[in-house]
Amino acid sequence: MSWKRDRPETPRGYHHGNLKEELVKAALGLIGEKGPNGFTFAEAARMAGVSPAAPYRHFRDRDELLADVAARGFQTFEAALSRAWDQGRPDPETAFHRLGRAYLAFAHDEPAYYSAMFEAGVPLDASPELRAAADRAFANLRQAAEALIARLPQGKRPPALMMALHIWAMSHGIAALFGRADGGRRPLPMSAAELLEAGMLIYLQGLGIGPETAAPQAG
Amino acid sequence: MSWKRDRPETPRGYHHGNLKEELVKAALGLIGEKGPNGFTFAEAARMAGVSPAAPYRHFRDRDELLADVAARGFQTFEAALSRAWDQGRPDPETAFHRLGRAYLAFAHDEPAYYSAMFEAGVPLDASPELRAAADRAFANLRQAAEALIARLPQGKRPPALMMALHIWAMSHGIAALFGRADGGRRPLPMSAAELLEAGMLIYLQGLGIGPETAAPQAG
DNA sequence: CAGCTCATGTTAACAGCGCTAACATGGCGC
DNA sequence: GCGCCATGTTAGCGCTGTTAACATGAGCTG
Repeated sequence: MSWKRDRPETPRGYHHGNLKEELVKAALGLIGEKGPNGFTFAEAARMAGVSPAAPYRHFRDRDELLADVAARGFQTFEAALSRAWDQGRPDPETAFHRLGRAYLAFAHDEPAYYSAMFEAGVPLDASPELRAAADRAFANLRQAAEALIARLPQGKRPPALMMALHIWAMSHGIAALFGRADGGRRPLPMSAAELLEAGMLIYLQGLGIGPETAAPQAG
Repeated sequence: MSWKRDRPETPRGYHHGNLKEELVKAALGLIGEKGPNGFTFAEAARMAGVSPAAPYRHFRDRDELLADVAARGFQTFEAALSRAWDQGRPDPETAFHRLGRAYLAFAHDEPAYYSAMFEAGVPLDASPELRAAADRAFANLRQAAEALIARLPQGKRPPALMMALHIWAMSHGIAALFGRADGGRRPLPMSAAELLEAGMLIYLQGLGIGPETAAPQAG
């Protein structure tokens, strides 16, 4: 039985006891190593020390495991964004920039999660938990947008949803194109974080939020 | 021989004559239908009416076909962007917005190409042609950035590369998150094109390029 | 504690995939 | 007309996802 671990770290009997968790961890590791396509149901089972058919007791198919990983990714993503935003303390601008850095930090530090969430082709409604976690993550961006908009005079307020979408799009665009651990698809003269920071400063300036007479060049 | 077409549209002998082209077309169709992961070397061969091993006479492996599709995608992408930019005529602002619409139009109208280019995980240096085509496509964005920057007074000019990266990031972010033919990952109250247009207007406003501050340009 | 149940594991099997080696065909240059 | 070799085919390897049939034993029930 070549699939058995040669020296089981945690000897077990017929039943594993914690297989679902271990499969998710194995999947996360494999996605991190070889990308969401290289990830294999069979290999995850092998890493967990069970037969190739065992995972089917916990996930309908490979896609459901992927969706589970993505959902967990959105949950920790949401936690990170929420912690960074910290309800806009001490002031919305400071908290907002912290939020942007947290976004990129997540993409950089958790490439496996980010991959499962945005590159594996998992549809957002693969499961209610996934959808809910993604919505909660996005809610942080929207909340930040609202707090910043509140500083504008009544007549000049853009729709908060639109602004949140812009923030998300630029963050995701930078993360996807330049922000991965491998340096991204193209070498850059500046870091992804700096790029996002500068882009967001310009965008906010365009809305009328920000240092009044600041030059567009960000430092 | 079940892989043979029941009624070959173009009857052929032992040799196909145009297999490489037909494989690329088949791959493009399959990627469009089932995404870059669903695409299969064997099925492309089936569609072309040849045996599953025939494609290996034209591509080292599956990844090389994918890279070829991506390279062709970047070539037609570059052509579309170049046509839209049209050397900045009649004026950079007009041409720039045309460029943005062309970007989204490509992502929307050629989902198979866009998928192969940005979602299939093909590394940009998979082939020199790929890298070159991608660079030429990006050069259009950079050229547009430079033309717009030239309208700013000397002291307030951001780096053109940075600006081009911001444009690319926002375009790609919107295309990836909301701009696909299936409506994207999330229903929106506005179209992707409108979202990008608004985002770019705000961004340009932040740089000091906008309706109000447009400097009369002697030309 | 005996016994039953059923969640969770295993084995065996199928079809399909990427890929390779060995062989077949026939278009084209000599 | 002949032979080379690009291009096709066949057969087969090991892998994958997935299912069906069977095995185990943890935990409830009496």
